[in-house]
Formats: sequence, structure tokens, C-alpha cells
Amino acid sequence: MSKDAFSATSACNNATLRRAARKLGQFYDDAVAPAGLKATQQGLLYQIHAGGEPAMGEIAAALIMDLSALGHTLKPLIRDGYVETFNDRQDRRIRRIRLTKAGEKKLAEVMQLWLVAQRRLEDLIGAEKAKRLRTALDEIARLDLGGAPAP
Amino acid sequence: MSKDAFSATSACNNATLRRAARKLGQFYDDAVAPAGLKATQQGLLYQIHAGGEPAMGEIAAALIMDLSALGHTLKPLIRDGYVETFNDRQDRRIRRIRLTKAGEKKLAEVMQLWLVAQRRLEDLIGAEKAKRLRTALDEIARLDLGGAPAP
DNA sequence: GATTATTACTGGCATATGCCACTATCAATT
DNA sequence: AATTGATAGTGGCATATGCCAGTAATAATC
Repeated sequence: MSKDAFSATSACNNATLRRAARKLGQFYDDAVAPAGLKATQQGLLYQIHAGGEPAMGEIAAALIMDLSALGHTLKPLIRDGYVETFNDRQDRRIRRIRLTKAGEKKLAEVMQLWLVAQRRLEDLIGAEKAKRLRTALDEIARLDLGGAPAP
Repeated sequence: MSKDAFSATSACNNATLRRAARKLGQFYDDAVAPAGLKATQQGLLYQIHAGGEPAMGEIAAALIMDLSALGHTLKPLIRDGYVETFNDRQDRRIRRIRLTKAGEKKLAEVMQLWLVAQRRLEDLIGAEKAKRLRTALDEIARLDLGGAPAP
């Protein structure tokens, strides 16, 4: 097998998705790096901002991410002073999240960089194609893949 | 914003891709878990097997993954005796990878589980749609997003 | 209202990934 | 051959993510 042909065009949907995610992740990461953030962090800041003081569980559900994973991911952002958590008034189990002043500022900064990457990518593959791709990916994200069986 | 509406249908290609990757990753992870492996490990074993004693760099390139990341990811597989590395005869910089006997056996086992997940997913979204999605993702993976500038 | 079940997180452990610095080789130049 | 430059990996540090085992607090039940 030639080195060139060995470019792993797998039939596995998961493997293909991960490869593309690594590629795109690097691209967006590079783009937002001047702000000192990873693309995942930019996305997280955006979600928190858009969520209006969301509960951790709400963010986790929206991002289809494990709650504890979200907790871990938040730590550097809290440490760096971009995000803070606080207890819900009604339900003391719930911890809500919001951006700090510095977080809002950083979000504005990083979104500028994000936009450059977003546009450049869509110039490359076409806005329509990108939209179709996102639609297909959202469909995957919304699939009911059967979690816990009924009691 | 209602909790239900807050399902994060972002315009960001990267965020959308990551969400889908988490979802699909969990699905394939669950499916192959009985073999004691993650879906990423199944994919890696498969690549190594398909590669014919590939060099680490070849695998990394095929998977669009950082070379050091590959090294890290290999460690548990080496520790568990599924994979081994050895030096190239000609070029002593190169380390090649192969499955051990146990690794081949484990691969055969895990591919059975993988196939169930793969089929179930394609039953859900349709084999044609899945194929189109993989094609689109492969296109992303092959994009030239401008790495290092020419000297 | 006390017991039980459920929900929302937190912390610990493990894998996944990436960047950077360093080492070991091989290749190209002079 | 000695120097210089390019390759291939390794190891350390950091973030990304997930599972599982608690903990705390609300809801449900008797």
C-alpha cells in the first residue's frame, strides 16, 4: 500500500467524524489562538453567553456533553476569570453559569477571530454545503440512540 | 429561553461537528464497550491492522492526528498487550506498529460489536445519507487549510 | 413527616488530543 | 568528513471528555 493511498477513508461513520473533527478543530483552534483560547472554549463561552445564566445541566444537555466533563472544561475558564458559577435561588442543587466582565470582553474578542475562520472555511467549501453538513450533523446529534430502558 | 429551545443549533461548523462527534462517540463507545475498548481504540487497532506494520507517522497522517497524540493513545493498547512497536530496519528513526496475537484477536472481537453499531446507525439515518455524510466529512478532512508557509 | 427515589453536581481516575522542547537519525551541503 | 537542515519520535504539560462513586437537595410516596 502506497503511503499516499493510506489516507484512511474508513467506512466507519464515527472514525470519519473524528478525523474531520480533528482537522476542523485544529483549524478553528489556530484561528482563535491569538485570544489565548481553544475553539472549544470559545464555543463554551458563546453557549454560556447565549444561554442567559444557564444551569450547568442545561449547557451540558445543549452541548451533548457529560455533566462532569463540562465541569472539568469550565475549570480553566473559571481559573482565568472568564466564567463564574452561582447557586440558583429556588433550587439549591442547581449551579448557574455566567460570564464575568472579562469573559464578555474575551468573548467579543474571540468571536472576531472565530468569524474569520468560519468565513474562510465557508469560502472553501461553500456556504450552502456547509449548511447542509451542519444540518446532517444536527440530525445525528438529535438522534434517539436509545439510552436507558424504561423501568 | 425555554429549556427545550436551548438545544444549541449553532452556526459554527466546528461546534456542530463536535456535538455530533460526542453523540456518535458515545454510541459507538457503548457498542464496543463489552470488548473493553473505546471506539477510538477500535478504530486505531483497525488502522494498524489495515496499514501493514505502518510507521507511527503514517498512522498519524492517515488519522489526521498529532504524532505525539498518537503516541499517547497507543500507550494503553501497548500496556494491555494489543499492540507493539519495533524499529524500521532501514531508517532507525522510524518506529513501526503492529498488532500482537492478542491484538488481532481483540480486533476481530471488537469489529463484531462495531458492525452492530454501524448497522444500527445506518438503519436509523439511511445508508445513503450516511455515505453522503462521510463523503462530506472526508472532503473536510482533505481540505488544504494552509499549514506552514513556503520557505 | 419519615423514607425512598430522583436530580444536579463534584471529584477521582482514565483515555483523547495537541503543543513545545528535546533527542536521535538521516539527508544535503560544503 | 564536519556542519547544517530536515525527519521521526518521546516526554511533559494542558485541555477535552467520559464513567463511576459519592454528596446534597428536591420530589414522591406511604
